Amino acid sequence: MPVDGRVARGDATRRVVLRRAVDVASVDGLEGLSLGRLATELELSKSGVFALFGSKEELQLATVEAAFGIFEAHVVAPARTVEPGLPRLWAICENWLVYSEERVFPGGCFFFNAGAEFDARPGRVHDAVAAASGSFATFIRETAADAVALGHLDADAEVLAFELHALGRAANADAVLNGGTRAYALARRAIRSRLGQNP
Amino acid sequence: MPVDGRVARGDATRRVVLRRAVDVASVDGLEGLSLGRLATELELSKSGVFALFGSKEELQLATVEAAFGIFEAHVVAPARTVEPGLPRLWAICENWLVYSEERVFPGGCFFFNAGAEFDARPGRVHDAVAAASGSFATFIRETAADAVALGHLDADAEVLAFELHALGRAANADAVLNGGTRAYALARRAIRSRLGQNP
DNA sequence: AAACTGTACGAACGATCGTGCTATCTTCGA
DNA sequence: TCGAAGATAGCACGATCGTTCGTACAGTTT
Repeated sequence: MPVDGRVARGDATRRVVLRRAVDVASVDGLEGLSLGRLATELELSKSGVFALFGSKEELQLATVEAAFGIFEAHVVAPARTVEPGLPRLWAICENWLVYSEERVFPGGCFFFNAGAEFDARPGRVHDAVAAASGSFATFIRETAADAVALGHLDADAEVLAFELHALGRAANADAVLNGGTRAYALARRAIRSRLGQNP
Repeated sequence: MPVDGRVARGDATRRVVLRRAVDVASVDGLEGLSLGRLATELELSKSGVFALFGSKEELQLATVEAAFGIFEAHVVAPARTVEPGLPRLWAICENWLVYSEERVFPGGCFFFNAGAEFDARPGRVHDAVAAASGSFATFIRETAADAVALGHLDADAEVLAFELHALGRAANADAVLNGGTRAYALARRAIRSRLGQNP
């Protein structure tokens, strides 16, 4: 299947723009994204960047999608290679904490920020963020349910999944806001007391 | 001590502006605040609102302070009237959940949003948000330490405080983002399993 | 009554925003 | 080789942003 060189060129710059966009948005928010700023920083024309996406909202949606791909590559995909149940649950938690701790996005977890930014606003961006966030919540919940069904744990799977997700997000929030790594240590201790000493 | 009628008038409009500002900011963020929008909605002149605060950053700082007052009045102050230790810890959690659930701020917990917005940006607004958030975290931690010291609970107080704070914030995040009240029910179940069946 | 202070307004500023139009250049398909 | 299609650039637009300035009015102080 031969590729169209023109489209390939467009896709390449689109990736360049989005790579920068996810970093900017993780710090300054999806609303803090601006065509002009992206264009200046990447030495492109504002109208060129605009034409690539068609509108600011489309740029925001593409940014959410790109961030979701990065998130899944760092957290979800590696966890899926681990055996189901408790081991996978451990992998999810640890991958998530490392993903936050290593600042895969410079502003911490992208979806934590985007969720807080768009939680109370209607629109397509809200829906995209909620879908991405919900997809991860479902992944934790199903893995927790597996762990219980397999007899690895004795707990309410839904509550357990909620707790684990909560601990990760709180660690991210505290660590990014206040600096330091103490919040991650606290989260790991709490997770250990939920899942047992396995790691 | 006699009051200056001019200053009183200024303080009155300042309160009117701030009351609106905290609501706007809880939905659209502190950066989403705009002098012009506030002025239009309140039927004031943009330059008049500007003069009341001196700069946009001062308006943001005043908004954080105003929101902190509302937060303390709803969550912290009532909990301080409850006997120290476990009862007070219960009161903190329940007050916080009700504060979020009742949408004291239309966008959910003000400091959850402001914290996510300014966590990775330096400056005075970041510091103010971090201080407010930290003050509440300290309150939970000290209350948890009391509960342990009084023999009400057997736990690591710091980890327990982190967990409780995490559960509340996660409930707020999920409920505002996705709607519904299921997240609050999950948080309450998790809190109950941390603190015991008491209330 | 005069001098001063603080609130509030209206108009204007430079900057930036998102979004159009138009032209140029590269690449593809006939 | 020629015309269509896509990427990119240049320029201009209306709107909005935060901010400044000059002024009018209300209230305090002397």
